[in-house]
Amino acid sequence: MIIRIDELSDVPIYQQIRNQIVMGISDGSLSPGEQLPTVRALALELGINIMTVSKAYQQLKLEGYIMTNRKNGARVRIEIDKQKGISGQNRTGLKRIVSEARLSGVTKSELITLVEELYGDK
Amino acid sequence: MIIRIDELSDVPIYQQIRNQIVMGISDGSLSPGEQLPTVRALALELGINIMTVSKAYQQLKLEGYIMTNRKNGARVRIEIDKQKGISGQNRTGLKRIVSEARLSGVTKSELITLVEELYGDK
Amino acid sequence: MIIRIDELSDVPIYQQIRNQIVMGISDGSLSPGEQLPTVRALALELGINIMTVSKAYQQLKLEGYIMTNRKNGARVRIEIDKQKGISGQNRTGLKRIVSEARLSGVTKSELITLVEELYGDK
Amino acid sequence: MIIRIDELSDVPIYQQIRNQIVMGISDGSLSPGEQLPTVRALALELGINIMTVSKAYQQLKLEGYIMTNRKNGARVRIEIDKQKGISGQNRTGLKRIVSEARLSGVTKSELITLVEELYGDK
DNA sequence: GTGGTCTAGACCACG
DNA sequence: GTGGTCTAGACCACG
Repeated sequence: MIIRIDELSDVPIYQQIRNQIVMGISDGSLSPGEQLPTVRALALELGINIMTVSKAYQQLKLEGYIMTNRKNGARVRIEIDKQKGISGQNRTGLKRIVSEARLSGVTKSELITLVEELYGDK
Repeated sequence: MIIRIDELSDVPIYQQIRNQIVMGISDGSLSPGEQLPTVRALALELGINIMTVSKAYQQLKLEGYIMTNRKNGARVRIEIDKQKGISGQNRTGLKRIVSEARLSGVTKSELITLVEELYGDK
Repeated sequence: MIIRIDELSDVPIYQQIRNQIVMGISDGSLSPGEQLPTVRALALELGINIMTVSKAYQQLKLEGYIMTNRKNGARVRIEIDKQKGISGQNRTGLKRIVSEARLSGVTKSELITLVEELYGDK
Repeated sequence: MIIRIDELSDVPIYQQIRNQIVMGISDGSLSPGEQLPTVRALALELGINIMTVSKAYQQLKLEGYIMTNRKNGARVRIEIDKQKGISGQNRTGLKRIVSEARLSGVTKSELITLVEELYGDK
């Protein structure tokens, strides 16, 4: 799985890493139990500070997406809690995006098609 | 139309104002041509600085959602450009939210129902 | 000659009037000696304050484009001073516009063609 | 690259900074990828407030001329979008300047020579 | 150290 | 009265 930093983005780098790993887990690029690169290796690969990668991993651990231990480094969690439903923040974010898309001339069916594509087959 | 600031949010206050006005325009709480509160009135009402409201209005103006005018204050633009389509940023944000919702156990049909609700009837 | 106010513009209304009259004189829509509408009539026609039109006329008079007297109202000046050359402000403004056009991919010959068009036949 | 503020100008300070940086990029005084002074350094150098410089940088960022970054400060963007063409506002501004130049006795060929000079060699 | 946000207070031109 | 600009000073997250 390849992580790309968009240096033009306002999204902090550690968030970009966190987001791409979450998306990787969701779309299957990262399998349950799969080993993630070490903090050091990923920082080197991306040419960024170790602290930045570490912050991303800490957040992923807190959110229950990955688990870490000294022996094996970081791995994708086997059992991700599927009972949480959509978070309040994401609901608000979704509402904003839907509103803006609507005002930009995107029709309801176009938007739904896009969501279906992004969701994937399962 | 009532604007509420979430002081605990990471989203800057001026962005929260901007977002709520955009959502208000999209869902019809704010009609084309409708007068917005003056920067001073809104700042007083929300207990925040004039500059903060002003920054929100300036962004809305730049984005083409409102027009400002020394005589009339700020008003919702009559003709909002409907040809823009979904922005790259919003597409990326949507992808992230869909991924997270999916990992949180939201089914595809639940998500589509939510998007339909948020989009509204038209 | 028809004057149109762009209420979306940041250019003050009195400046918009002043600019359109200058452009009208330059392109021949307004002839030397031609009578301009009275301040009152133009304000009524445009639905704006009398003071605003008055300010435009005062500036035009100061700049030597029109002359006013109580009997005849305002007229385009017969002899406009053709020895002034381009003003410092306009030179700076032109430099900015040329720079931006260049960075926006407008070629030198496209820009010159545009200037020739705007200048007209004479 | 040296930035000079004209305190007598009607153009807001933040716009003057923005304009001079755009012109610097266009004429090659600022190269793609080049580091700009930090907001603090430029504010100190010009004897103005940090917020004023910050506003200029934010506008340049929004317009796609520069990118900002907590690590590296602000830099000239490597790839500036060359597909935009001349903006409506600049077209209007150019028309006004051409009209005024014409009325001030500047001939068509003089004006074109000036535009060619301002555009530069490429 | 960097840009980003926010405040309190002030002054300005436009209309 | 309105939005727009500017200041001095402060705090913050990112890295």
